[in-house]
Amino acid sequence: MAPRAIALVDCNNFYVSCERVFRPDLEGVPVGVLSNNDGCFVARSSELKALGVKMGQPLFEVKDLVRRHRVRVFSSNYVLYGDMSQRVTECLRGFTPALENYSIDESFLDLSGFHGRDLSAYASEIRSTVKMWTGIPTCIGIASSKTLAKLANHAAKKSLMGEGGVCDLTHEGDREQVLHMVPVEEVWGIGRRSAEKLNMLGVKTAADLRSMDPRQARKLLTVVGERLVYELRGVACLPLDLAPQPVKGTAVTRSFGEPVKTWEPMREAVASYASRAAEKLRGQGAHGLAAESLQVFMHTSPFRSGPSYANAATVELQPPTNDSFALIAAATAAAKRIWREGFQFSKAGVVLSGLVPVERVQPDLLQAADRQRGSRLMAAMDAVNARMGRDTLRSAATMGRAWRMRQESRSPSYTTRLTDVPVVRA
DNA sequence: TCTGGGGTCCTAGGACCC
DNA sequence: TCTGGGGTCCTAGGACCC
Repeated sequence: MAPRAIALVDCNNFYVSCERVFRPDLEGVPVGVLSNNDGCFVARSSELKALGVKMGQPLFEVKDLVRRHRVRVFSSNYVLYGDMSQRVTECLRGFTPALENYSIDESFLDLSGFHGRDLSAYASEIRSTVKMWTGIPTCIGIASSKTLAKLANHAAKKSLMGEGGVCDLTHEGDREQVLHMVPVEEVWGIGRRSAEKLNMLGVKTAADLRSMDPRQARKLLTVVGERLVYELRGVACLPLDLAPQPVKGTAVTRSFGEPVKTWEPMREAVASYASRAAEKLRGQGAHGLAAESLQVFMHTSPFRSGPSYANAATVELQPPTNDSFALIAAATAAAKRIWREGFQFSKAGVVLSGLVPVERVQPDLLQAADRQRGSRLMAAMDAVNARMGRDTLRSAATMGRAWRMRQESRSPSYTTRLTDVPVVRA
């Protein structure tokens, strides 16, 4: 059997690149995209990285630097990024149908059938096509396992093996070289805690981890660590997920734009999150999913002094449902149970679990007519909102404003809102 | 005093990812 | 003044059953 060849295509500084597609004047200057609430940096252009701004760094810590270097700062525009992501994925599907869409900016491609051809040249062709069709720059790493493909991608990004944005580690010599160059904490699946443990044992590089006794890796890092050792040896343990699996749970959680001190804005926020969570459920799978269980949590800021409080309450939903009004009612009741006066709440959330396809939900004869009416109403609401924009139609319970998040510099919805589409004059 | 053993299911919490 | 959000997988430990 021919060895496997897996390519990882990763978009460079994805959110920044999305903003640049519609703003060519942003090329060559420092650009950053902020998390929800304009809290911290979640994407940085290479120029911003060079200025020393770290991933996840709070904006307020680098205010001066941002002003001095005229850093272009954007609030996150997930509707735009989601749409651009789909375009990139569609473009990649033109090269192989065997594709796993791993995250908003990454896909694994099975190129096993292309062995014999020059994989690097093929990858370069993929890169230039994606750039031409979508405007998004990418890097591509190729190897015989997912973990090695990740490593190859890292090498491509850092130009560890020549320039050109492509790194092919299917040949042993190149692979050895890169394994010795990459510190163990850069390996996919090794986080801070695991890196600390490994370093104590003198395991410093990806090559060290590769050479570890798999049983020892398992003792130290559970089966995850053992698998990693094999993956680094080129033995693929992580299959490509060609068909997206249904999600097992879904959540809508937000920090507030300003602290919430009274029940009314908390009630509105929780109702609004429940409503959004219900929409997400209805959009999943062929006919939507229903939740068996709903949890609400709220807490004060972990970063501020003053009285602190954190709590959560869970409600079983019988029968399972994705009806906005049912979820709003359940979430509001749960929130009421854990609500306490006298605190400054910084965040709350609604978490849904036990997700089942709606068609598998046992119909309850007594309520069947009611529920059918409900699902027709939900479908009508979703249709209007899809056409006219999110929240055109929503429950009155979600109307408040005080708790909403800060978004001071969001770019237009260039690709999804007709009034925001760029106009070309020729 | 002594008071089994083994299976399953569920949940909470840790670690990691993007 | 100002510190993201939404997922996954794994394990340990408790409840429960025979």
